[in-house]
Amino acid sequence: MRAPVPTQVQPSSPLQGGARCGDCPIRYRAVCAQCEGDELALLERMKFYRSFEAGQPIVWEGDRMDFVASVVSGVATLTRTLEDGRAQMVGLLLPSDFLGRPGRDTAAYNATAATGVVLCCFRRGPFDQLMQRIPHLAHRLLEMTLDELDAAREWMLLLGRKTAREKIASFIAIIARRQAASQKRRPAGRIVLELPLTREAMAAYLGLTIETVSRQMTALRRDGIIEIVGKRGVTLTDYARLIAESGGTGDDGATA
Amino acid sequence: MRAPVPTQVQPSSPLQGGARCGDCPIRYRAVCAQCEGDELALLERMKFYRSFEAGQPIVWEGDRMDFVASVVSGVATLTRTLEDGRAQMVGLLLPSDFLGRPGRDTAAYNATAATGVVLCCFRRGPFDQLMQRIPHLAHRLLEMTLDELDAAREWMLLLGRKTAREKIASFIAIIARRQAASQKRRPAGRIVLELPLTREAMAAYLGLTIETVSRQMTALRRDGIIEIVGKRGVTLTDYARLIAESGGTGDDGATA
DNA sequence: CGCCCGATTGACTTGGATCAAACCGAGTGG
DNA sequence: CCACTCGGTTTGATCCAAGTCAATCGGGCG
Repeated sequence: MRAPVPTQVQPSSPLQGGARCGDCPIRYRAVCAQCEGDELALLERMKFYRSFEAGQPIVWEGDRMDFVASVVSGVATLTRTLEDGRAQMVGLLLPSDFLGRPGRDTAAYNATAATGVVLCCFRRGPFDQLMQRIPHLAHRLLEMTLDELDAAREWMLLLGRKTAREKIASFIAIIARRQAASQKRRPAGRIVLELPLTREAMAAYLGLTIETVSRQMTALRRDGIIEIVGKRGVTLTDYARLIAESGGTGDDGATA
Repeated sequence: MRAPVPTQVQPSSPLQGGARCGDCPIRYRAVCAQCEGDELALLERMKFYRSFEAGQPIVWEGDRMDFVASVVSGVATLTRTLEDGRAQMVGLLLPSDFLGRPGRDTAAYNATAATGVVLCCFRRGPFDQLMQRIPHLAHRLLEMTLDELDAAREWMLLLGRKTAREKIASFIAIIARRQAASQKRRPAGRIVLELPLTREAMAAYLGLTIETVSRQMTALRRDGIIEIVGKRGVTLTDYARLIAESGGTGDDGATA
């Protein structure tokens, strides 16, 4: 995994119809995971893809939102903003995560592509109807929402009680854990990874300023916990040492 | 609403069978809201009540949890703790809110009764089966979970970006809004209310220390935004002024 | 080459934490 | 009836982690 984050600079255009669901990389993790046969066929017929380049907005808080979607590849962020501009990230959407709320027609958050992003979209009205007709869909979405709620609560613990250093360590640990999971390994020892967020986005995620993020990154480097490669590259000298700096309770916390 | 918080010192015992669901105060807001006739009868047959006095633990993180429940009356809190003891509240359960996760047999959080609490409980196994059989149940739970997720995200914004004064003002505003809602009014002008949490619990909720909570309460009093009555009593001189101190974006945020 | 944007570093300020005393009201028992 | 205790709360003095303001760096690109 040394390749740079796939910055998917696709021509933000059709790709329509695209691949068969059977070949989809998130086939068994997304909202459609439990659907088979007819059910999957229904979804397959109505799905359409949309791509976004890194940095592009996906939807803006308050905008009408006539679709829901699964993240196929890339990373998107959800942020909430106070009138005076203070912004807090409230969701980090990774491949297979779900964007949008069935039954709600207005976006509650700003969604932005942090890297290149490909979404598998469904028009909201028809999707809402499918939710009624296909219990598998509703069940899977419930499961995913409960997972996100758990992750959000883990995140609240981080925001409310961890120090800046612990926050940074926790964040890097989350990325490391997720990367390991996507390769069906368990994280350990020396790990090379690529952060999917800029310093600014990290600050928004962690409830810090960009300067503090930067300082703590260098502090962790000075202390030999990590090595910093370019803007996005980080190498852990030892996963366990990083965890020791994270303040604990990092059971998962990957999603939401 | 001047009466002290109903401290429901019930003999933490049976109450078994109790009232008919038809008379239940949370009949149309809890997880059972959309159930009628046969479905409701099934639930009615298997439900049982449990009561807890203020301060009592309900379940502890890691404990086996063989039931799920709706809060009938009172207020319960969910907290998450770091090894070294730092604690953050991650959920505030009000009447009609749901406790426990279908399909999970171990508590993920410490749940504590903040006031006297009455729970309407279901054994987890049978409830899980009902979830499969009664789509209304699953749909309602999904809806409630999505609401909690929204509330959790609002809370993350508070934890990550608001000042101590804004946090306190936001918290009081949430309580005021909820109280108004329970009386089907919209909050405005002068409002008398009773906080359902101690200073310590407020601090845990807001990611502050008890001293800072106390100081900011007195500061708001000095500035004429609130009056403080006893340990738990607060009177807003003007709801709008309080909101102006809260840093905004307080659309709801009541639950979770 | 020079610009631009994200990241880093430094100097200084400050909001909230920490440590340490009181305070206050509701029991409780002499 | 009053002294004592006890839990929750308030207040004060001091400290320090993180924020703010400002300058600089460094790589990619026109």
